[in-house]
Amino acid sequence: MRKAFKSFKDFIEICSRIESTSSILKKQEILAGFLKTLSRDEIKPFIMLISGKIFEKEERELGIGYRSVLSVLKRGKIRPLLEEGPISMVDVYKRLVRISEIKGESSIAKKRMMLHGLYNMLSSEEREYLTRIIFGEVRIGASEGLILKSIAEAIKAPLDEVKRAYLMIGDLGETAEIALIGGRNGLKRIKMKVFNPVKPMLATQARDVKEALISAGGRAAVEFKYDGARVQVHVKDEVLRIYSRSLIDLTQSFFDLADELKGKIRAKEAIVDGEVVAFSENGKPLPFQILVRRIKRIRKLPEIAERIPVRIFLFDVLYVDGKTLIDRPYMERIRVLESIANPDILAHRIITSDLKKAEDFYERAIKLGHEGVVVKNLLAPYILGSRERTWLKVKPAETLDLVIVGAEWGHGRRKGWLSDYYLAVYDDERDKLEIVGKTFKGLTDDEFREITRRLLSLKVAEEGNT
DNA sequence: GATGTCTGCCC
DNA sequence: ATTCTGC
DNA sequence: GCAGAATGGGCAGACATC
Repeated sequence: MRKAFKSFKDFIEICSRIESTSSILKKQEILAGFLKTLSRDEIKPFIMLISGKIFEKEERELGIGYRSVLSVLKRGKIRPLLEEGPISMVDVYKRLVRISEIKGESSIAKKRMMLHGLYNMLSSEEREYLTRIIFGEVRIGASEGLILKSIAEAIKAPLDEVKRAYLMIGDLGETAEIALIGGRNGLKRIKMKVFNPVKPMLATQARDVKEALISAGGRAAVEFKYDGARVQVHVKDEVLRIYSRSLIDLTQSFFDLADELKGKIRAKEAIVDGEVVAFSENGKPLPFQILVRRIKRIRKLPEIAERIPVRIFLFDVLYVDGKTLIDRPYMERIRVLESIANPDILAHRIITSDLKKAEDFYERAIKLGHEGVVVKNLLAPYILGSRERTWLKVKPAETLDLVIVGAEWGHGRRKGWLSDYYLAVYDDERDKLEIVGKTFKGLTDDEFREITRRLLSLKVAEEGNT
């Protein structure tokens, strides 16, 4: 027998109640209460809609963005509420899934048509929320953290249990389903699994090596920080997959690396963490912009792969042959990593309490063309998906004397300022300036204001946006 | 086939 | 990625 | 200090349009 699903209007009502209370505890109570009333088929759609994600782990994209919504809204003829009866929350979710599935010729027109149809069934308030869901901007104060708390409250489980489960499966909807249907026992059964990527641990910034070494406990590991893409490698028997920081499968983009790695990780099953870096023929690391040409590339991938060879540098291990290692101290994980991985795929690292040695190591990293170093506490566990102070990255504030030779007007928040500067180095031998790149980073808003003022006073020409 | 628009994801 | 803001 | 929200450039693919 089919259960009576909650209507989309009920959903909107919950959203607006949550939005209009400022108390976090109250929000949590409302959410937890609503979660308990849902039937099992409604849990996932509800979570996805309220978190504004629609899809999390699935390899799916909506293909509807700002432009499409605008065009549909402009079409007008949207009348509040036709006589079709209330649409259910699950139905709205299913329609969004269907829109995402449309592909091929005139798919954009079809997507927009379906979206138009959906808008036509909604009241103006409902339309407003749907638009926000599509943009992933629900912003009612029901973000990831609050949803996790609400799930915990709904099943009377400690927050840590829910969080742990969420981090292992990486999907809020699934976590809610397991928690609400299977309870605490269900959550406890969740384990880290190969080919189920998890959110990587992140580092916080430190001013210099000295500060980092002190805050990491005096004696610490110092690793090269590479200018590349963070990846997680999963292996089981002869199958190997490479995932991005946001859990996207990048195995195809790095097919050559994937092949090479199969022979270099000696474990039946493993999940390891590292950085993929592009290298030039002469063994020098190439900047991230070069590497990114391979990411999600399909056209002429084999040629590009040959022209842009990549290497990987592993610096952690989360799981090996049935054992989850994330709660183990850093040193222990490193020992395991060294026992299963070939030395040539390991990140460069020293362990020291000597500031001079750490600083020399940092200088060496820079000299070799890397970004800097990451200083790591030897006892730190691997906290999934979290930016921790047990890992401290140190990057140079300035390494080159550059001249700004051009600038573009900024967009959005930087409108009215010159951002995105063309930088040049002075070439002594040829007595001229050579453009070496562009940047937009590293400045505060005040500095942008100041630079804009100074650049305008030095301006020699303006052309279009540049 | 070339070019432009839109979207999503790497930093 | 960086930066700002409210807690 | 933290989490969340808002912001940046640049890349590639899918599709639309000419």
